[in-house]
Amino acid sequence: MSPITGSYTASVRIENIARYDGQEVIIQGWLQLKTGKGKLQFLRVRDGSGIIQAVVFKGNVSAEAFEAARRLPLESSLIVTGVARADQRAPGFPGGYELDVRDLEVVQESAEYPIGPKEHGVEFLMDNRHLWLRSTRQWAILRVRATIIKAIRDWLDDNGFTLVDTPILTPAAAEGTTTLFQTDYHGMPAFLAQTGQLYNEANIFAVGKTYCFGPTFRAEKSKTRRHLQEFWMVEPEIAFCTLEQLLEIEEQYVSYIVQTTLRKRAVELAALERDTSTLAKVVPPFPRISYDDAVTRINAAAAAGVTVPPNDEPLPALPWGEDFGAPHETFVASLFDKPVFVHHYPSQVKAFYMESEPGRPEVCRSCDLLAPEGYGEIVGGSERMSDPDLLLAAIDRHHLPREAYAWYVDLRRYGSVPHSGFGLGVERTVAWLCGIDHIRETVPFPRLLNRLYP
RNA sequence: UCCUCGGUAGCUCAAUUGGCAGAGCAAGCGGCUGUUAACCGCAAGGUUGGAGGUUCGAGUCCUCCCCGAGGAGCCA
Repeated sequence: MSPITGSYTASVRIENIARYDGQEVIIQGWLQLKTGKGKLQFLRVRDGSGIIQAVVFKGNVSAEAFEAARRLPLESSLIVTGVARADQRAPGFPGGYELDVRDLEVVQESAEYPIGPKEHGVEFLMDNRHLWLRSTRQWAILRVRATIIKAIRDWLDDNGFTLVDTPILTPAAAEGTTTLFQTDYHGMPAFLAQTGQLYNEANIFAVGKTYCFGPTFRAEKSKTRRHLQEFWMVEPEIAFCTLEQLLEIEEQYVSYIVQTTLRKRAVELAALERDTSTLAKVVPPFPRISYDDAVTRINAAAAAGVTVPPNDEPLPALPWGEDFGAPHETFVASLFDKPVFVHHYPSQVKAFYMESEPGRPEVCRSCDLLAPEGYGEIVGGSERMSDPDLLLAAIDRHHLPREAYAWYVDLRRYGSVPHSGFGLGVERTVAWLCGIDHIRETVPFPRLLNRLYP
């Protein structure tokens, strides 16, 4: 142990409290909640790793310490010394233990804390997002998010993928479909990246299997529980990979992320009251259904008057060739108890660079992965066009400027290979695994249509 | 951009047909040795989002504006 760590190491992390049963420990943290009964005060203390109840009995501590415990405002910072002991009545996470307090030092007495132990409205909580993060639910989500991100990186790093970063400032619309945030680049227009995929396609020719992972930006005027203006996405890209091979990679990948999170964040998922039984089923293989078959089943169900959550509205019919709406995604996902692959979408609803299916030019070698329980599309992927002439024709067909894509077409002239890739949205994955209904809680400081503060 | 709903105490909400603007929680004071968003008592807390209009009288009705929420489109 380093000699300069000093008193820092003297404190115990609440998540490890079970190791110290019967011992005197020091906890450094904040007062999350308080209740009391005369000479007995119950302080719920959190330290970032967990939440524990500290019990202060007047007869066990100095008069000053007891008065502090009795009067201390919520969110005051404090250092508590006490004996860890098992108690079934003790609330908290991981729970099962409480602290029999012997001393209490106030680091700072908090000002009146705006967020109380009661219901609050969305606007108020979002205005106080910098404080809301301290609440149990938000804390648990942050911990799950961090674990999901680590799993996202670990699996790729351990399976031959090389991280190659892609630019955030880009010269033109990468896919030419969605609205981009524009900024000034020394007098030239520049745009915040909406994907790193095109650059990934260059990078696979250097490293074979690559991924980029970072924030991405969409300036669409979307106000729904599934959309952010700024969100994080991991985009793997693989050389010598067909659509069929891609799906096998995706189901291995997603299963690893889910199972790792279940194993490492059981306490946090319990704090979120997440029913993990459906998540436990997320293991390969995932069911596969073609767009054609999905449309058939949607229209049969629509004709039969099937309704879909969350509002139990009738499932609308879907003419072949149109993209799924939210109710269609929910319905198709509800047919299975695992994530489901929907493959071979109509080319007209997908990006220009997707490879056509041989013999069926109207559909492309694409695939979306729909999460169960109505969480919708969390992965979108495809096999990419590998022929330079067909790619140029697609660029023209979509009225995209050839000059901007010259380098991209170039990739198909020097040792072109079949290749595929996908993008996985971090926030939608977090929402799914945490079982929360709005994406704004899956990122510490969400960027929403009408919110840039805090 | 369009559709729907909303804005009253620090917070969550109520206020009958247009007739004295009220509760709970938080904050303050007092009490309580097993509380889980404790409980009991006392006291305090208001430019009803903004502007204009109708009326003897507007939180309530009308017009415009601002802000927020949910959804559609689009997407991860």
